[in-house]
Amino acid sequence: MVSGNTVAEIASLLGDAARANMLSALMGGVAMTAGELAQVAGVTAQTASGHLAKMVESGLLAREKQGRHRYYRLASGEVAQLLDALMLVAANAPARHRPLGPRDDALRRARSCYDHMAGRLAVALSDAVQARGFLILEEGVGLLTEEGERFFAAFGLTLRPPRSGTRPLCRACLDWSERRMHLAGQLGAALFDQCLARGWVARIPDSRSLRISRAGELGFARHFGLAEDWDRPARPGEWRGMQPASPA
Amino acid sequence: MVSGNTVAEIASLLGDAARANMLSALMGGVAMTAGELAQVAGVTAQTASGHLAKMVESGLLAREKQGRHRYYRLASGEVAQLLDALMLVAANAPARHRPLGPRDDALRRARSCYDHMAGRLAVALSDAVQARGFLILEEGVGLLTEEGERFFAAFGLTLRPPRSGTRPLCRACLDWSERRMHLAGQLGAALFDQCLARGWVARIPDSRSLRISRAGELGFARHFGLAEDWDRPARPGEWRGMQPASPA
DNA sequence: GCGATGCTTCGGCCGAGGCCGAAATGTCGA
DNA sequence: TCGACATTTCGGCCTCGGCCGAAGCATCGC
Repeated sequence: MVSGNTVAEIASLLGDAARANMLSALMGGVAMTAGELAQVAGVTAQTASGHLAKMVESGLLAREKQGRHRYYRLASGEVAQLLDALMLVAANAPARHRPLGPRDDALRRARSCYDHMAGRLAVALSDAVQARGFLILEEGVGLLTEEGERFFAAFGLTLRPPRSGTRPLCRACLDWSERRMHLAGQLGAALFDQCLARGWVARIPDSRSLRISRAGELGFARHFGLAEDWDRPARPGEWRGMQPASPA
Repeated sequence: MVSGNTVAEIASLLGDAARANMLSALMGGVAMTAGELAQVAGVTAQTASGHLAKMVESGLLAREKQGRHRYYRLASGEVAQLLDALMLVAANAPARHRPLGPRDDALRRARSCYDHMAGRLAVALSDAVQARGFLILEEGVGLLTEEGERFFAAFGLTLRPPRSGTRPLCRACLDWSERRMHLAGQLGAALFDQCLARGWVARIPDSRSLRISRAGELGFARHFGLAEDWDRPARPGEWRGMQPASPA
């Protein structure tokens, strides 16, 4: 099995706590220096350097030199999707020991996921635009309606025009913390950009968490009609969404 | 980073050659006994047993007892998608040493991918139904047109009815060997089932490869209008499809 | 029951690989 | 050119985990 060994090689790179922490941090979507990554991984600079070299060589990371710093970022969207799939499986793994600190709750509330948003905020936004008939999410896949196209255009998003005679499609991504679908693909990325540009959300340095500004709270409520209690964590057993959690 | 460690735990399970080979084999979509898996992994029964126990405990595999055999299968579609994402990244990793035997070429021609088909055949079928306007693939996502719905219904596929007022959506999956999109999701699964039922393709025991019967060759040509040369491996640089290989 | 077969548990061996200290290389600012 | 800082290379230590032989359970056919 030719691919078996290559698969194992790549996977074993993800299978080390230090490297996994680096990659998780880079899922935030911003490039980081070797030193910063050493810190998030909790190892010395020289150890981190070795890890980073391996990941670059295997095509997981891209390196960019800038002065005496080296910036690292995920090499491609495919790597980001791999990490996403991995986090989803990991999050659903048998409970074991879950520290689940306050830091973790911030991540569950709103975080960046490579080029789009994830967490309760992202799920609430997806629900809201679905409820208003702007978007249909189904089977990990989204379809923008005609009204939805107008709505997002009015919001300032520019989307690549779809194949003639159809509505634009977008990817939907199963949120590992919420087990619910949220917007991804080009629509998700454009939405994230616009929210950043408006100052509704901001990246928190050295973290994947997002801070939601006062303007953001108002804006999400006014423009998207987010319910008052969108930020309340779902109670166990409560079913706020429409999609089943998982395909067969 | 709470999820970092869990992520590393899961990934390190995939990061061993023996386990990766077992999981690759199970991507074929059929359950296998512990003994068979030991064989594909190239280890003794007792070693395999240990590996399998770990993977069941972590939620990667499901075990089913049947007489004195234990059958193992992937625990969920999410695990299958994780493996798929991993194979895609692995396949695009820097060349290194590629044995690339005849066995590998059979895989590239037609194989099962958990619940649907992959390889050149699957890509050619996707291309064909797209060319005839039955389906639109875009950004990892597919949309069935009205004619497409009729076409697949006439072919014998029963699809879950879509949300009212829309066409059915389906997932598209980036083929690791062809770097092109192929049909996945419920449509891909239903299509695979139907092809198996008609005897157009058959699973090759202990392999993910699929055998295409004479009836299949005729059927694919007649019903789907597959070109004569669909099975010719793409020449380097040649671009037969319409989708770019990868999003940003 | 009894042996054959499939699978698992136990114990010990051993190699791969992560870790750090020390030192080398590169780059910036003065 | 020099010192400070970011990063990498080298070398040696040490733990973790995969591997197998032997033995222990379970199940089937007789």
